Amino acid sequence: MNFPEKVIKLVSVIPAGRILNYGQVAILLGNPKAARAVGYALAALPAGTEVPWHRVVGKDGKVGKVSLQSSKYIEAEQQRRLESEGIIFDESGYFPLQPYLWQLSHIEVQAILGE
DNA sequence: CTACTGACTGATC
DNA sequence: TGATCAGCCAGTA
Repeated sequence: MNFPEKVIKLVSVIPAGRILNYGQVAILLGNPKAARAVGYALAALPAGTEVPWHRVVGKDGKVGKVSLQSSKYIEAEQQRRLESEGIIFDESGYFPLQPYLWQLSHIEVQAILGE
């Protein structure tokens, strides 16, 4: 299974109100250093996708931290969607990652990916 | 195969 | 606290 497919599959099953950061997704997929690749996979998603990509954020609970050349509107849109799921941002655009972080084992991930 | 790029991170300054 | 630099991986030319 291609890396992007794994990313999409995992992100697709993130419960509402739950969050995962890029690094975490990379770890769950077996490549702790592949955070950038995760971002690349999400960037390839079509505009009207059903995948809850907004539930994947930067490591400190910050959206649209770096990069974001082609998708300057994503930051505001992502934050808006997260707030609609009950996540509260502070004035700086951050939110506590821990309380929302989706805890799941590598075994569960394998089950999700069907491996 | 090499070079460049990017929804990332962590260390440094 | 905030800006920079340097490694990371996968995809594309």
